[in-house]
Amino acid sequence: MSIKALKGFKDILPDEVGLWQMIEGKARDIFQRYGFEEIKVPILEKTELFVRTIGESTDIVEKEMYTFADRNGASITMRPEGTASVIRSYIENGLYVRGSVQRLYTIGPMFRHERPQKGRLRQFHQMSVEVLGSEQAMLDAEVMAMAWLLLQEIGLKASLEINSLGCPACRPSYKEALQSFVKERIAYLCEDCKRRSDANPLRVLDCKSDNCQDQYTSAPSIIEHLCEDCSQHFAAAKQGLDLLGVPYSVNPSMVRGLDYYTRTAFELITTELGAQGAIGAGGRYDGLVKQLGGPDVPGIGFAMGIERLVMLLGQKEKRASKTGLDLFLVTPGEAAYEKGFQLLQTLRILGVRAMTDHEGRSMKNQMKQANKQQARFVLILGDNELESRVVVLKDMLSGEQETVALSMDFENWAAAIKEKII
RNA sequence: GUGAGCGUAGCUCAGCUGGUGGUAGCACCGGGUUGUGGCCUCGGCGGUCGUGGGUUCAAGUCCCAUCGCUCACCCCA
Repeated sequence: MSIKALKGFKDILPDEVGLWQMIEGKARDIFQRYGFEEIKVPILEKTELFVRTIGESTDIVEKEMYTFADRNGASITMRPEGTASVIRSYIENGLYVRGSVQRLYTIGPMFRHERPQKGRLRQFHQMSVEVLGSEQAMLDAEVMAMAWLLLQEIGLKASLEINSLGCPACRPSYKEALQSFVKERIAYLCEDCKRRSDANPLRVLDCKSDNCQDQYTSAPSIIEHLCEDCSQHFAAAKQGLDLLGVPYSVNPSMVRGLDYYTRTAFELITTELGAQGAIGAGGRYDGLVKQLGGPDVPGIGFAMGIERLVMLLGQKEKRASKTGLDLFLVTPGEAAYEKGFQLLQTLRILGVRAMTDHEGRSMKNQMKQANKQQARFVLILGDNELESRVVVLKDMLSGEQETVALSMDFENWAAAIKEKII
């Protein structure tokens, strides 16, 4: 074996690209229905951007970022997620104007240096959606409903789990309450939870150990510790989902891996992907823009993992239906080949998807290629046809073929052929 | 970072307790059809058995190392 792709980096081969295009096309369609505009942001950013937004003590920043010095010695990082860059751009380009609400989405690759496994790669792709400038709970519901609709229209089933993570006013007191609860029974907990109880106490709640979960059944719930404002906000968000008929369940132990989340947090979960069940996740991040030096503007967003969507869909339909050619030109004979080469260009200029064989293969072989390319029609132009100024047009579905006069006025002739086949 | 499983043809895989690498399937090329695809049929191409050591008369098979892949933990999309 010669050079292979990096660990955790995958080629997306032509057979699979159809699914990708379907998913991205559907996403763009739906995002636009909700008034979102696309923004394209760089893949490399200053390392500091991610450290300040995602949080210094998160796993992503501590051990998963592709960070290196560029030729001038500046520390730069390949983005591990999309929100930070979008917000940076929002601030840098002054996309905020008084009273405006920006709806933005971006689609592209993200990079995290983790051990790859099913549904987890080092380069993966996300659709990242952000709304900046509103803290209305109805917006939370609208954003979740949009994510929900996207999955529906793609043809996937997932459950929506929501929670509220509180705000700087109420989260600290909950954290304390939880921490003291955990400390009381620390002797009964797994090693991971012992560690987490200091580093990130909220995380103990989604521990996978049954034993730990038994201990946590009576743990304090964040929802009961929300301040008045957060509590009302959460209630309103749920009401919004009810109004839109989007099913959900409240999961009080759901936590997010990034530090910047506040209030509404949500995940779209499937059980069909092995250990990596989250196909989309997001939430509100009200303090983030200000923290990055922008105005005090609230925000909410989510990201969906395209590879995970592709995997789920791929299980259903092995390969997306390939877009075949309109026409394949078969040219037995050299003189015919040259003339055909010209005709082909004329047809393509008129918008016909057409191909031919340049290898001088047998007619039978060329027919096989036409079939493999799923060409709807085959145009046969051999030396015989050339001599009698005709071409043979064969319908590959019915197998029927007709002889058509070949005019030397290529443009009119090609237009006539196009009429017949499209 | 931790643990487990697996590396045989381009792909998917047989290969038993060590005894000559499979008429295997798919794909590819050609014939059956002197210029007509799909289906069928016949033939062909294709392999340092991941790599390096070791045990043995003999290693794809057993042992060790190494590299790679996969899955799981952690964490996450």
